[in-house]
Amino acid sequence: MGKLEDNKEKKKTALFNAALELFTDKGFEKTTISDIAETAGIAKGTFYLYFEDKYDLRNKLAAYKVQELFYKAYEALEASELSDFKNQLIFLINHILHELSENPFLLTFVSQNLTWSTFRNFFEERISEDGADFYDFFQSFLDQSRRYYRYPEFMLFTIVELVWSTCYSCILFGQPAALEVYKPHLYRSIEGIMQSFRLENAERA
Amino acid sequence: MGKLEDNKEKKKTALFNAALELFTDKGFEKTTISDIAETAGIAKGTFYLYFEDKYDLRNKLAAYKVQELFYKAYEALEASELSDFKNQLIFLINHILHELSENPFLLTFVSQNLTWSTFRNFFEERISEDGADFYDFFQSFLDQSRRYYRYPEFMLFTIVELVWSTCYSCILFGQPAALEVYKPHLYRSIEGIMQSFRLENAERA
Amino acid sequence: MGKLEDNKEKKKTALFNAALELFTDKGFEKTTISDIAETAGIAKGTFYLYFEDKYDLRNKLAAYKVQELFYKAYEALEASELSDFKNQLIFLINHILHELSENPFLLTFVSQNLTWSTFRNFFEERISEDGADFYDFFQSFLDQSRRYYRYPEFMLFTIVELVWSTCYSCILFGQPAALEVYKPHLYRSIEGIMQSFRLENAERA
Amino acid sequence: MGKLEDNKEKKKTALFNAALELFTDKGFEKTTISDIAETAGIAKGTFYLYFEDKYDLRNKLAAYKVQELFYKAYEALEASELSDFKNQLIFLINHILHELSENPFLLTFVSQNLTWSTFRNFFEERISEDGADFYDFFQSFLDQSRRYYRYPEFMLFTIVELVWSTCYSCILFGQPAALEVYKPHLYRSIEGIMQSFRLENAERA
DNA sequence: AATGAATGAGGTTTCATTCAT
DNA sequence: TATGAATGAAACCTCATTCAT
Repeated sequence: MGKLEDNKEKKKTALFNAALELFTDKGFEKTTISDIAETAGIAKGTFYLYFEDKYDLRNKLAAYKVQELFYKAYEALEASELSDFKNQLIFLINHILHELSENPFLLTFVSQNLTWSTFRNFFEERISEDGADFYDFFQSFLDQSRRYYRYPEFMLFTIVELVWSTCYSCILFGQPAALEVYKPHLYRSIEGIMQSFRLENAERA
Repeated sequence: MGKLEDNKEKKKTALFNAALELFTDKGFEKTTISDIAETAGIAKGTFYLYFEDKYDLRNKLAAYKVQELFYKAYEALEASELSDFKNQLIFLINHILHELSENPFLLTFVSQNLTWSTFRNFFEERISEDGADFYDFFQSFLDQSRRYYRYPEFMLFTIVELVWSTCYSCILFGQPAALEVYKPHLYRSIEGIMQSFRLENAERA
Repeated sequence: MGKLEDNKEKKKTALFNAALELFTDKGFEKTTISDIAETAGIAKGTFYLYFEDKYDLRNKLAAYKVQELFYKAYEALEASELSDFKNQLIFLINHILHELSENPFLLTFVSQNLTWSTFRNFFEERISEDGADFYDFFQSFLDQSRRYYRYPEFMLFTIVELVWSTCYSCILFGQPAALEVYKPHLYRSIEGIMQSFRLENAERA
Repeated sequence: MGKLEDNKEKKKTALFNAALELFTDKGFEKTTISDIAETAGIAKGTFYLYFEDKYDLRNKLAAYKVQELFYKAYEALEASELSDFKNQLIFLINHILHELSENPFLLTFVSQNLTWSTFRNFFEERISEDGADFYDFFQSFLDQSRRYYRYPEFMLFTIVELVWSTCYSCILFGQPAALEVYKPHLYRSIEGIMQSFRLENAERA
């Protein structure tokens, strides 16, 4: 563990932070590499020692941030010892909403860079070693749900899209209300959605 | 309105169309005024006779397109003679989804330029003379719903966000499935959401 | 013939002249587009209205200049009414050497951008309409020589390379002597080369 | 000479080789110091321990390579025990052409960096200790020729320029033919040139 | 002696905007 | 009105060189 390695990692983090702030503040396109370098406190040329260009930085940043967001929620869930499927799902959503409302930067940035397919990748591929447990959890999470719900992937898709787009509006613009005000309605809606996917008793195995 | 006026209107429309195509194709920032002018078949300088700059064009285009989208759906609804609230809502959604799946350009463009508040403006303000009936319809639509549902605005917000974000993924990326495949699940989900907002019999006036 | 067209042609010529001067002065690589634009008295961005980049300019300039050089020599030959093959060749060489010694810029520049194959193209393809007569002349020139010389193309190649490389040294560096001093030796050498390619009387058709 | 010295010399040679390859491949200006260092397998900063900059390296490399080329030819000539002037000259040319056709890198590089005056320096100054014999040989070579030829320096200049420029075209581009095909014509041309410089019997001392 | 991260001057290229025609 | 050549600010990116380790 040389001083140098440490220093390099620090610079990369500084660049990530500077970029996240600027991207969410001024938007990706309006942010220049000069801006990022200046904000990170390094020379322009140094930027290119760490990233190929602005797009490279964005991609790495998005991947990193989304993974972090979900991984933290997963860790908290593990600690919570909740077992019921619905409660687990609500717990995860709640945790993520909390994170996002505390860090709207992240929300703006991620929502500009997240599609359902990249999202799904976080659960369906073992991206990094750290994510291994996460992947396993997600699989068993889906398997478990299959006992009670039809088309659990569609259900999840529906819920994720709903949560994401409504919280975006509530957190960033307070529209049509602040998140805390809207939340009860959101959770009731989620339950309504789950209800609509629920297997009839007769259909169960 | 002489030939001249006509000609002017034609050019404006050409610019709108060119811009819509290019914005959705290459993105707003990557589209240059040269691109737009060339695609519209006019000279670069002429652009400035019609719009102040790219941003001006975008704003006017967004307003125009969204209004058009909803107004068409409203007109179709009028012609349909449906009366039940739920059926009317489903009809509107279905109509709009159809339009969007036929014109993904519009979907991409609008979703980059639509927030709940601009959306709501279309219904709560009398923007243009043409929209007058539309506004009246929307008010009575909401009033009518108040008899059966709690917080009808939250309900509408929830449904609109859900429809918009899921159709975006299905139409543009076919993820997690094509729109036609996902639609039944979407409609069931909407019914689930409406159910969750439904007034108990005892609560009714 | 609009003023505009005229003006455009003037600018292109100004750019050609500026580039020729700078390329031969500082070398191609060390010449920047800023240099060229400044010397030509136009704005940097204007450069890109006329050429794609520095390389595009160089190629067009080289083609243009070489063609001009040979075409002028050919025109002078036509006016001279010389008929003997050897005298015609010497006349052409003399004319070109004269041009080059008056314009060493051109010599430096062209010698960095001329290969035998590009050179030969000037004679073997009808590049432009102007060059048509030139092409015809060259063919009959070669045909005529076939009566007296073996492998006339090799002979020409040998002579051209010799003339070019020696005049380069003499004109630009005065090494090993000024062109005027070396010329007699050059011409004697050319005669020696032609002698070595000459068909024996017995070999003639 | 300790191990250290050896090591230093090795690195210098590695840099020379890397530079030669890259200069001839991508051209001098387009080759960066990073390229050279990387190809040579050393760190960028280390470059500056051996050369002042790219230009310094090029000059030293050119001097070194040309000297080597001629010195090898000279050594072979010594071993050959040829005595006639013309045969010696042809032998030298043949030897050098052979080297160059086996190593076109060298040809490209040298021809971009060789003028008649630097060339002549190799013969008219005692550059290094190794070259002493070479210098003596060249002087006696010229002296010897004076008995049969007028202006032997011009003759040599003429021949050298011819050989160099034609072999450049033949070896690198196979234009107008491969070297082996063109060679007989080249040698006949050289004899023609020598003939044109030959003293008449009456002129001899 | 060797390294390679850091620098920043300086190059290339793009494009919104102006303005003479 | 309509044009499109001209502009130049401002973006991107490279690379010779330095210097702390």
